[in-house]
Amino acid sequence: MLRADYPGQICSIAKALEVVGERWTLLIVRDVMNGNRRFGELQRSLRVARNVLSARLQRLVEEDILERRAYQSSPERYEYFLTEKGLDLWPALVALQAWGDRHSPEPDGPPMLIVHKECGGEIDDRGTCASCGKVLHARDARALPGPGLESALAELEAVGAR
Amino acid sequence: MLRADYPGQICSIAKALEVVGERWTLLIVRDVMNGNRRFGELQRSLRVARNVLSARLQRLVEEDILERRAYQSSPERYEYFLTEKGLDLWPALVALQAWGDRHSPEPDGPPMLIVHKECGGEIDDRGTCASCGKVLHARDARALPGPGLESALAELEAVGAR
DNA sequence: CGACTCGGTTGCTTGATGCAACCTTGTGTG
DNA sequence: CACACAAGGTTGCATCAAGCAACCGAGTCG
Repeated sequence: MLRADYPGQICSIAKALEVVGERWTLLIVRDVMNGNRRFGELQRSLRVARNVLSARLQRLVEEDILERRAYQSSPERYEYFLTEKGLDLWPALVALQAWGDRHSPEPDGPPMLIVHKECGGEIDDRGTCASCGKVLHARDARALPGPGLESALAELEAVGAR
Repeated sequence: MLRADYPGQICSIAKALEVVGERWTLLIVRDVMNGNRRFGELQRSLRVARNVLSARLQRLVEEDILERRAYQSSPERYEYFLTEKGLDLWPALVALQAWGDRHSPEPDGPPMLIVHKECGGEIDDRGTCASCGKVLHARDARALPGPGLESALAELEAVGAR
């Protein structure tokens, strides 16, 4: 994205995208949700350019979506945690993932599953548990490797993308 | 966005964002959902550069999210309609809008409301109707100007963005 | 005949992204 | 002690996409 803003747009979707619509941003949020909290972890997981990751993390902290906490000093090292505002992005991520799964499916099924921590049920595109019917939030759910992960990884190998 | 792809990512969110994560793309989809179907309408509504709009529309048609139909010939003029795949983006848009409304609110309330066509009830961040409780889909809902629109427009005037 | 509409395309400039190299503080190893 | 390595970045440079204005072709209106 060039500039991240959409001048003249009076729309909460546009306002949301000004913040989380930049390239990589939502993937960073998802990664932090899945437990990758450190710069290096995120960089290896996403293969994003380090300067871009750095810029995005700074922006996300400014916007109060992430919180930067030192987990040791000398040398100072940091971890990034989601704030409530960040956790509230969960329904949007769930909806996007469901859309991707439905309309560009992997041959062997979804590569990632989101399940209800309590009962293990899968989650639908609205973030409700398919087995117990509860409307869930970010803290109620957990991501797991899905049935399509293996074959997707194998295909990546074959293409040489490692 | 530079390239829209996220190489090495095995994740349905990444796959979804490869298509709809480019700048302007989701706003175009939202605009078409709200009834702006023609090139000129979209351009005026979004104030997006014409070449970019052209490129996005082409991509969205290729990806089977929009369908391009002639509404007259000589000269041929076209309209864009959402396919089922495009309509399925509705929950993601709803979630993003809800997030924007909650975390960057306009002083007088949301500028746009999404309501259930049947009963007029407002819609929550999961796309369920707050008044009748039904889980809705794109065709069940309609966007309306909300209470915060006036003041947001006034502020835009003041800034001179027209 | 000229002005205008619609739906684009073309060319140019600006600026974000990707990549590699480097930096700083500190720890582990020979 | 020297050297390598880790974490968490920053800097410089090349490239590619976005923003903008101008133009175009087919047709319509006055």
